[in-house]
Amino acid sequence: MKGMYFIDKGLVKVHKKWGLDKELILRIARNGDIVGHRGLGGDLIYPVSGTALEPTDVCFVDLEFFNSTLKVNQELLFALMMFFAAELKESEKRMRNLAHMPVKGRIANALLFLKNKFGVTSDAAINLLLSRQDLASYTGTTYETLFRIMNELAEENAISMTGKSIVILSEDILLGHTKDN
Amino acid sequence: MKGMYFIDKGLVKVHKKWGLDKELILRIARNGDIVGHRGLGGDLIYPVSGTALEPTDVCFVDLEFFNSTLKVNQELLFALMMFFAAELKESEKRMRNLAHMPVKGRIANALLFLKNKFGVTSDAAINLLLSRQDLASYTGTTYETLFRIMNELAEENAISMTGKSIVILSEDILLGHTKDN
DNA sequence: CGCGCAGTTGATCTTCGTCAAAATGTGTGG
DNA sequence: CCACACATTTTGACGAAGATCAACTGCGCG
Repeated sequence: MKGMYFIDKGLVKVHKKWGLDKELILRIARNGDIVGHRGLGGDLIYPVSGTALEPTDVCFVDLEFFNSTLKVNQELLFALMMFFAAELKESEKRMRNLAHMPVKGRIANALLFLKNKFGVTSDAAINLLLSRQDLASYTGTTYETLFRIMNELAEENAISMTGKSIVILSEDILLGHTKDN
Repeated sequence: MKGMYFIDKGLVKVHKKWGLDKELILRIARNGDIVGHRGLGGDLIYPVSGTALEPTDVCFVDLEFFNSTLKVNQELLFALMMFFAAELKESEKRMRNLAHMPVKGRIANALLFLKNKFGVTSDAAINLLLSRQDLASYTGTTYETLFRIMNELAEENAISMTGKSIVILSEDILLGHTKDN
């Protein structure tokens, strides 16, 4: 059955495997976002996986129903268009980062982005539901490399780590790593 | 003035610089496509450059006008939504390739993609308007590396090169390089 | 106490980027 | 038509970033 999922509550990572042990997290979707919209395109299916990072409620929407709803709901259609446009922008940013930015920069970038988008608490703690493995997958690197870089960042007093939690101490230092030339 | 460009005729590469001498070609747009739509998002501007690869006619559309047109033109809005969805899908594919696929695979991929999308002639020749430098930028590698890989591909009889033109001899061999695991 | 597993560190190896030189092409003026 | 300057393409050597592999640590848990 073709269709897509609206996320009602929760957090879902959308990822795509490569080979046996490599994956890239394409994006992290939360409530209000859409997952599985690729069925829209119509042409070849491009399978991606979605994994809930916390107890999550999703709502499956049949493609037929979706399309007919769009026809009468201008608002929804517009919102959807904007959603895709924003996702595309974000995706293109990350594409360039993957192409030319060194790992350290990509990690710094990711921390800032995740903090900004998902940091619920007022302090700088990123109470991510992402594991270290997920962080590595998100930045397109390996588990081991992620550690080393995180340690470097900790030594620079850009972040601090106690157990699972990561706290950003200095956004400026992180930003410094994301600068080009 | 805010707005965007519709490409009426021609070919435009959309690229983004990194540092002094690095760039990534985000996508290649042709007639019917839209360039500069990032103004839509509303939030921070993310500047990208567009360069015409051949004599190109574009049509500037004021954002105000565009928005008001969308309100009354359901068809256009829907088409736009689909356009973004398709671009996003493509972008996410390339993102994963950049993250995990070796250069050779990315180049093979790019050749197949470009042939498929822009190969006008019936034979396998890709009469690209892209220079070698552009190809390198598109695959996120350097000029020199691109050469070496292209030579390897030629030695494998996957492609042949005479002067500027590139001919795909075997899609299968190219496909082989794009396989994971 | 021993087993297993995530976290951590160390050592090596590969890929690819970088820099520089050589080869080849291209234009220009005599 | 040739000689020279200059740009582009091609090849070579080297080095750095990061992946890979393997060992070691702590730590929970039966």
